Amino acid sequence: MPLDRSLVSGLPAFAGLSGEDVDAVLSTARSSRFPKDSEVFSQDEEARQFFLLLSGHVRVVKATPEGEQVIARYINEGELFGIAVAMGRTAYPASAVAAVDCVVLSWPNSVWQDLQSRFPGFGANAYQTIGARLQDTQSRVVEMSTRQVEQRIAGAVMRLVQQSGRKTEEGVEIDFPITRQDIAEMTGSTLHTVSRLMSAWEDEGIVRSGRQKVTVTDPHALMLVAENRRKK
Amino acid sequence: MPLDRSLVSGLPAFAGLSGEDVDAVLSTARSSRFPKDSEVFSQDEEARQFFLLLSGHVRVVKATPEGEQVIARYINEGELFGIAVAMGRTAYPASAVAAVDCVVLSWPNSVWQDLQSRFPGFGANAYQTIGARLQDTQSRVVEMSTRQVEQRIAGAVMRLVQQSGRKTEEGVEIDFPITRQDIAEMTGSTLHTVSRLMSAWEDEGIVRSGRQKVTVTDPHALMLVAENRRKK
DNA sequence: AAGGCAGTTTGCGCAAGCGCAAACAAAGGG
DNA sequence: CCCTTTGTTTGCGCTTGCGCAAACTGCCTT
Repeated sequence: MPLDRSLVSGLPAFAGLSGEDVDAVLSTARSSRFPKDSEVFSQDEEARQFFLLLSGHVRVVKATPEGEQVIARYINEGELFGIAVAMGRTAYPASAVAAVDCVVLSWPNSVWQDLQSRFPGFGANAYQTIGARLQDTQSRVVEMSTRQVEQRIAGAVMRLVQQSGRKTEEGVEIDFPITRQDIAEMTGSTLHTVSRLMSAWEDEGIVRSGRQKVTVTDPHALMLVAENRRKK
Repeated sequence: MPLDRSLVSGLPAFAGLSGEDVDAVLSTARSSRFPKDSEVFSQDEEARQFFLLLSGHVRVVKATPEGEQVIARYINEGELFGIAVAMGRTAYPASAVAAVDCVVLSWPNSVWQDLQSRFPGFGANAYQTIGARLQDTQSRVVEMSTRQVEQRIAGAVMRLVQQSGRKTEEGVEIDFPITRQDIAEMTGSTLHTVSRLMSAWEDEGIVRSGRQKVTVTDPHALMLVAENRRKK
């Protein structure tokens, strides 16, 4: 049964394609569900497919030989991921894990060349995604080189809230489960330090947080923390 | 006067192109010299061209609003750089400075689309370059998150030596001038810490170093330091 | 040859943030 | 409903590596 084009209409990855083109691209895709905590693909495994997240949130994780983990990024709805093929890579450089139940479109790598040449807009969009990620990652290096832990953690929480925030009565909440450990692995810190800082912020009325849950009640104040301009 | 194809023969960016194709690509390029410490392009400036380094070494630097600097990477001979256009960016995200006297080919961005579609191999190679840089940068994030300063600095020096090493009687020397400050800006550290560690390594007979010069005399030992497996 | 500049070395003190350990709390399964 | 599991909080001590300051050393300019 063919996938309906309404699934992806309005997604940047399909911007500029006609309805027929969208159908053509979708005709080579298949859709699948990934329950929370299941792996979409695994680090170092041979890349056979590329993906588009239809709904949910995916965590991209790099593991070191020593067994430590670093969270490379979270994928949001509508984003391409696992596009190793577009970069000429034969293996996935990281693992992708569903942070919540997810619905994912996938294409076999074999169709990439064809899609890319028949629908230049689709290819260009993928390259733009990669370019944006390179920039993000470079900025993260700059941040890790120049800012201290509290500013980095505040910055990471701010970004999560901006990209995946959900309004509640109390403020803006990160709309997937996230642990102190996760935040530590995003910022090059430890769960202890994250916990301490978040407790401090809670005392100051900047955030409210619970088990696997973070709500920012005063985004402006958190921004000041991230920029190291908090009024002492 | 047209550029000779021998300038670029054997470069990965031109792999798989026929002699005539190479000439066609070169016909839209121009070559220029950049003396040491001159800027090829500047952060946030509108991207009008993309570049290929024919000879020399280029330092790519990101500056923070606070005026701190981070060295994003060094470009080696034969590499493309400043290819913002391939990522759909309109401004350069960093500055590029000649680390020594350099010779550079440049193309106006306007020819990118055309080159890319007429010579898919050229485009694919650019995308592969970007992919490789994304991976490098991700690895750097992992390194900064999980290793301590001594290991990071050892790793950075090892990489410099592997990519831009020149054999001498004493060992392998980084073949462009580099300061302690530069190494600090590559590793998220300070020139003081770099200096201290390099002095210690010199006492152990692992490196020899002087003003803007680093020679690794015992690469194996330095590798052990980078991996935190030095025999105490 | 003298002087100045840019890069380097080193000492000393301190603070950020980590590691370890222990207690606590919330969810979920049998 | 109890018990286990998983996540969180917090105290305490300590190490890493930074900040500041001062001295030193080539090298380049005049």
